[in-house]
Amino acid sequence: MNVDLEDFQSNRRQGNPASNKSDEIGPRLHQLRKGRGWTLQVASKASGISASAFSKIERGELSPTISTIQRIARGFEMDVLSLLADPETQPTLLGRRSVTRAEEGKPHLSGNCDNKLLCADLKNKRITPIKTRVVARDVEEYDVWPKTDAEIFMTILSGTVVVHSKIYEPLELHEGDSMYYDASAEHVWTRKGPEEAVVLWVLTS
Amino acid sequence: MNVDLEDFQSNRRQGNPASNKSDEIGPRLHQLRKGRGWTLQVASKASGISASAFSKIERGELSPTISTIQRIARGFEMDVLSLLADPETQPTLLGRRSVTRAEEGKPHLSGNCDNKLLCADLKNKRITPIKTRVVARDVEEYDVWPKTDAEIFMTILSGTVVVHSKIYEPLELHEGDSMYYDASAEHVWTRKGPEEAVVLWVLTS
DNA sequence: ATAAAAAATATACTATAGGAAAATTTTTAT
DNA sequence: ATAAAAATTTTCCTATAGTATATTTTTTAT
Repeated sequence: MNVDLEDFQSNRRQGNPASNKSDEIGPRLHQLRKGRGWTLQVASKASGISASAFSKIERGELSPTISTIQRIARGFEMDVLSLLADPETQPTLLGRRSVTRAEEGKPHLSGNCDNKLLCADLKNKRITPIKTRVVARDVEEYDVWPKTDAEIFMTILSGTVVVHSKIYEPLELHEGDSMYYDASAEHVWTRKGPEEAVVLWVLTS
Repeated sequence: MNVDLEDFQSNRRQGNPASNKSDEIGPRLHQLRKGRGWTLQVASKASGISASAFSKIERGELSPTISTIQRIARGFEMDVLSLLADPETQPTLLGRRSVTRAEEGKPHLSGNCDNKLLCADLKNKRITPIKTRVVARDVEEYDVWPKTDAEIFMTILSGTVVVHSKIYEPLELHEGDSMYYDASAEHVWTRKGPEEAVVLWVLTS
């Protein structure tokens, strides 16, 4: 396949790791340990990581390996994911809301589609809403056929879209049509006809 | 300090520990990279991690540090948590799908709205899609203000809708506008203007 | 089939994670 | 206040994560 290396230039950020607050494991560990009233010795004994290493990790002087994190998680009797997920940065949605106006939306180029994430400012949503202008006219234009464990609901806002799947025959959808499917089988969309094809779809996250 | 080494015997292993399946980052990375049709060179360029290190990580010959994982996550344009979360562990309803054509939909009268459940033939969906023609012009027309613990995403297909909530000022939405909110606070919709107000919305179930 | 190209892995090295113990800081008791 | 004890950080060291390059393996073309 042809993947242009230059496409990823923008991602090659070397310098400052842990730019995202939720990525900072140090304060998170400190908070967890203190929350249980543990000293470094206790945390060390529980996890099998030396107190000095633990201290360095908490203060961000050391970036632990994943196996170290796994041992620490065991020490806290947690799984790695909940250890890394900082509840502070996982705001509950309680009573919160977000509006995206007609021509707004956070651009999100992917595959052969022009996507706009709707209400992207709200984090930790159970549903991800996206508006997509389908560009591809032929399945050949896709290098990879996406596949996730999400469920997808889509509705055609304009134009004609053909849904291709590894396990179904191609299916044509016209303006106003809706479709619900689970995306565990590879699938792609193409457009058909003269009109611009716009899909509004949501997926479970 | 006194740490009994015996306590850690079970942890002290280099070869291939990873007791928990979801802890095995190697196969997960391999799957992600291959899923995008990326070579090690491309993944290296995207993440800033050398191809050789990437290869070793995939094969479990090396336990990456959290900062390395963060860089890899950036390369894949994912957050660390979804990178580590193994989708294999989650159940799927393999390959099911349902289509509702433009003028179809299971009627479902409720409150002061004319609802059509979309793709109603598919049971146990994680998302419930509904198309609603809003009838009420005034909040007085509602006896009860619904309230659930679901999250709602709505988009206006036509007309003007006003969203009323117990905790917000009324908000006007026009054709093409979208809104995401959690429905734990009481809320109702009314319509405004001459045009028919149609809302396409989905809620988590 | 073989040659050339591309991709993956092995090697040799440097940078850094992690451990044991010493030094420092903080807490507790008097 | 000072001394003792406890907790944390520093130091110095070894083990290993990560890099650059060489080698091997796999794919593509002829």
